[in-house]
Amino acid sequence: MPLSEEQRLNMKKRRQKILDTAVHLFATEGYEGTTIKKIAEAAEISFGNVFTYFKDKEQLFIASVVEPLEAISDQILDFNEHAEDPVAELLEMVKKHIKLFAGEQNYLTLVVQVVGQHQRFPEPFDHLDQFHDKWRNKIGRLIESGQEKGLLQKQEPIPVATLYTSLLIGIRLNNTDTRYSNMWDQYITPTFQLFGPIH
Amino acid sequence: MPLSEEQRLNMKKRRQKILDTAVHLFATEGYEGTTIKKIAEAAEISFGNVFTYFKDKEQLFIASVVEPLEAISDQILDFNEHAEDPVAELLEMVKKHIKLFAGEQNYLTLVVQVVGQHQRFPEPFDHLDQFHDKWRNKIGRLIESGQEKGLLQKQEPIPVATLYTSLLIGIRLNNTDTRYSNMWDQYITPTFQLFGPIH
Amino acid sequence: MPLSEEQRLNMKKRRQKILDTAVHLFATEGYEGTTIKKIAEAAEISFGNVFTYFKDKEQLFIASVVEPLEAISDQILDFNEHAEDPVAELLEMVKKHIKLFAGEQNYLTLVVQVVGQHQRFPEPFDHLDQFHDKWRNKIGRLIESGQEKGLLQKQEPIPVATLYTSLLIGIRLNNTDTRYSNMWDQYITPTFQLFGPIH
Amino acid sequence: MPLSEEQRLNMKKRRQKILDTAVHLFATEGYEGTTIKKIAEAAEISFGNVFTYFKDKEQLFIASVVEPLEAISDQILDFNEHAEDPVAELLEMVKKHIKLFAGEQNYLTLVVQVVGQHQRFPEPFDHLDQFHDKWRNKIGRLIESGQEKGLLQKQEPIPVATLYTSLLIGIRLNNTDTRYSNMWDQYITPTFQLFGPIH
DNA sequence: TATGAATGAGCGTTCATTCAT
DNA sequence: CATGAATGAACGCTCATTCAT
Repeated sequence: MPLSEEQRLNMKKRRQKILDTAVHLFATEGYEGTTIKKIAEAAEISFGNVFTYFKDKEQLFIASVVEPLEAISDQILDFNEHAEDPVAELLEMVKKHIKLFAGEQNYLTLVVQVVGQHQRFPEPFDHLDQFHDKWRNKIGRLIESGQEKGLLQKQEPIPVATLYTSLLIGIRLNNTDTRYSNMWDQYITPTFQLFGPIH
Repeated sequence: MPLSEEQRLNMKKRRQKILDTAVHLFATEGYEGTTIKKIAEAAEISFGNVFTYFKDKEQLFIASVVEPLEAISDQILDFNEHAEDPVAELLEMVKKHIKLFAGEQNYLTLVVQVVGQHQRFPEPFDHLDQFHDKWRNKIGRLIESGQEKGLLQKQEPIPVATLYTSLLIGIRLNNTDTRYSNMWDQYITPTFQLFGPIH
Repeated sequence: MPLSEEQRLNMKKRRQKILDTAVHLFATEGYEGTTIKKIAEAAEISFGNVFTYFKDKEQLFIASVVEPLEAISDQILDFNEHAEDPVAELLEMVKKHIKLFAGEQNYLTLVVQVVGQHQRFPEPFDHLDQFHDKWRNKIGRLIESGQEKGLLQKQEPIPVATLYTSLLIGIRLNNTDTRYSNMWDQYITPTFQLFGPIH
Repeated sequence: MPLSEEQRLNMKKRRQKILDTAVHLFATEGYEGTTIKKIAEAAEISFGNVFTYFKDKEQLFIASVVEPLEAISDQILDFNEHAEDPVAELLEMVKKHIKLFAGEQNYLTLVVQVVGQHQRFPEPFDHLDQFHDKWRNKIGRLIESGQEKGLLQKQEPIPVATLYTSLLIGIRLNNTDTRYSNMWDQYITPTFQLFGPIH
């Protein structure tokens, strides 16, 4: 007896609700601090039903790291490495990224945990690491293009790109509360300096 | 009959060994992932003996965060905010900090966890946060001095200082393995750009 | 999907079995001498399942004292304080109580422990104490009625009632084995003397 | 090297202090609730030193029950079973016993625990039981003598004696607080009725 | 598919006991 | 004899996972 369309949709929604709840709890309470019972209660489903959608706790954790990554990666990679004016493109990119990172506290806190304890979480880390490489390389190529056009100082592009991604995750980590939330705009210009723009 | 001098020394060594082991395990395996049993085995002492030196797991965790901080904070604050040449001082500071952060993977990974999950670990976070404020303000004053002497572009000093500390912790977080460890030197110049030096 | 009627019944039985087992073990082995493991084994259920029915060991202990009290208190209070012939009523009451106390070794041993260590067990003791007051006062009123009709010697009713309840719990405590179990009948007359009947 | 007289005396005092402390703690906190550490602290000696005087916790517990018994038993048995006037002797005995039991809350609370959980504490219970038999029999003979002289109603002496000792321990158990402490005097006459005096 | 009771391994912690000093 | 650090068994309790309904 195949499931009706409505059931299918319901299940999809339910799965997503579990996942959203799990991201939030894993981020704020950590892996062991988050119990299936807590997730079930917060997602307003029954305890045992969590296992209908995710094989076990580990798979749920992996999904919590990997699935939002797929959703956000397009936005992160949304800049043109072949732009006519690479410096203007870089500045726009910085603005976008800072805005994006400012708004994603929850998920990024989870990312920080996985990266910080990558030996414990090798599988989700691997996904993050691969994305990071891709991202860094794309930024590197944009930097290279700017240097070739004489608009940026000569520096090794990959380390600079690494510094940039490190800076972004670092700001997210450091701005633990809302005291400096209005500071995010002030971060743009100095961050941009990292790339060594020639005036 | 008080303890002999030798016993006293032995206990001090033992306590330190537990602490070092705990820092390492908490950093790589997280708070719940680290069990007292694992710590005892790695420190080569009996299970129950851990509790001779630390009241409970939480106190051991707090000590793991706070005690190394006291040891390292002097080195981190070792720069002169009233230097004649603030720009040269900043550059030297960047070099020192990068070297320091490159060498302290273990402890800093633990710091990342506490900061990333500060709601879970309010007490050790508070210590870190207070040190961070002190550090950031000292850097801010050095930046201000450079700006007053016309050697640095005009930017709000505190956000720049925040960016700088964020960058440092971010590099430490991102360089999870040794693949880029030879890159650390390449980080110096672009990081220094953050402060907006005028050539 | 709620539980079926059969399941519900099974759970009720299981809870009662745990409680009965707990009363027995707490009575014979004391609070700390009784472990959850022992209870689970004696009740033929798994260790963790005890916690499905009782939040923790303390709650199980409280339930072990309080729930049987509710069952037995009606029987204990089953005498008529307004009887036409208060002396005959007293004699009947004594017979009933002695019979009741003779048959309830297990639970009363537990009661003795709670009363004997009331500082350690304030919550269950409070329940017992309240019942004791009620019981003692009711006996006191029956004694008073007998005295007013000139059938009992003049004595303060409440101390006499206290002596009577003390005697009952004391017999239960002293008759630790079955050596004197056929003595219970012989206790009736002398116990009745306590009330000072006038012949 | 034999110990000096002073040392010997000191050790005797120390042993007694441990014992007194243990009686108090075992009585109020129970067997498992009492730790060697607590005893050592309360007795103001070092932890390990407790084991110099008592082989292990169990032996200390046994000594806590048995040694005070030896001290108190003479007082309890201090009545004349061959008295000229057995009824007057009984009345005096009742007065003494009630006074004695009123003043010995601590030790008697411990006795109640051992009797109530005699399966757990067979060795100290055996001592108490033997004393109890001796006591009860002596009272029985005094009762018998009173009956032979026609001063007491005919009743089986041993059950009456058992009732009497039960009553004493029962009062001690029931008077958990000081609310009725001034009642002790009021207990004498009705308790005495137990023996069936003929007026 | 949805539910939640049942299971037991594993945790942090306590504490009687041993033993080197 | 006095001390208290070292040991590890045993405790209460949690929770991921299973499974009957």
